[in-house]
Formats: sequence, structure tokens, C-alpha cells
Amino acid sequence: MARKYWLFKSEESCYPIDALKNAPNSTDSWDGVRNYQARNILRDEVKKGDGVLFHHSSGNPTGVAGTCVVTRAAFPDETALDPNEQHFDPKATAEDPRWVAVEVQFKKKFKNTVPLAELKQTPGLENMMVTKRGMRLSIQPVTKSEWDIVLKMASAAGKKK
DNA sequence: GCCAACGTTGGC
DNA sequence: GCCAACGTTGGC
Repeated sequence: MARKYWLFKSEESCYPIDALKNAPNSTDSWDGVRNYQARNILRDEVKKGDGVLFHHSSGNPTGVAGTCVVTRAAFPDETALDPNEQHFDPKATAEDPRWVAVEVQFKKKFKNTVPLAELKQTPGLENMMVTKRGMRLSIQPVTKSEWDIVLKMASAAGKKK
């Protein structure tokens, strides 16, 4: 079974990559997803061992900040059941939690965030969802070649031009 | 802060 | 089941 790749979006001001890095064991649950399309991907396709590009939205700059790895496949997202949680969903119940989370572990923070503007100009990434205008899906599939290109851009950044 | 694009809601 | 109105996302 082939390893898959994903891009997870998080608002930098809400949950930056450092928050994951600084979590116990650099591991945390990726919860709060409240979009059915994203939920279905999380629930059905994201598996342990998959690679994840950690993308900062509304960031400074906006772009891919680093990588992490899935350490646990989908499980019920309990933040939907807690009225004190920001992502509380009154329609979610313990019997039917509606929403799922996965667990991820921090892998690497890029020396420099790979900016979205650069991704948009890079050959080979034309079809990457995050580069498309108006794309709001917070869990996106990434191809192996896109993954490789982004990592290459990250390691090239900071070197002399 | 603006506003385009998207998802959801609700009247019919 | 359509679709207009509304709320949210997120780049700029």
C-alpha cells in the first residue's frame, strides 16, 4: 500500500506549526474539521504513515511551513461534543459524532516557509489544489511529485540564488 | 479591510 | 429540489 500525501491547512494565528512542534511528543490531534468533503477524506483516505504538508493560511507569509506525519487514522472528534469548544457542533452526539480527527506528529519546520505565491509560479504544481483561486478545502490530496517539488523548494530556500 | 468564492440555510 | 440570501474563508 502506497504512502499518500496530503496538505493540511491551519490558520497561523489559530494553530501554527510551532504549536504542534511544542506539543507533548510533538504529537497532537488534528481536529475541528467541520466540512464534509474534508471530513470524508480524513475518515476514508488518510492513513497512518501518510505525509502531510503543514500549510499556514492567513500567515506571514501564507504557505507551506513544514511537514508532519499521520500517526493515527480517523477517530471521533470529541471537540464537537464539548459546548466549550470553539468547534462545538450541537448536532454531534456520542453515538453519532459526525466529525473525525486524526493524530499527527511534527516532522520538520522549514527554514523558510514556502510561500503560496511561489507555489503558484512553480512548474509541476499547476494542479495543486492550494494554488487554485478560492480553494477553501482544509484537507487536500497532494501527489508524490508535488510533495517532492515542495520539499525541494524548501531545501533550496535560504541558499544562494 | 476588502471582497471573491465557496458552503449552508431556509423559503417556497 | 431550486436558488437567493447569508455567513465564512482566506488571499490580497
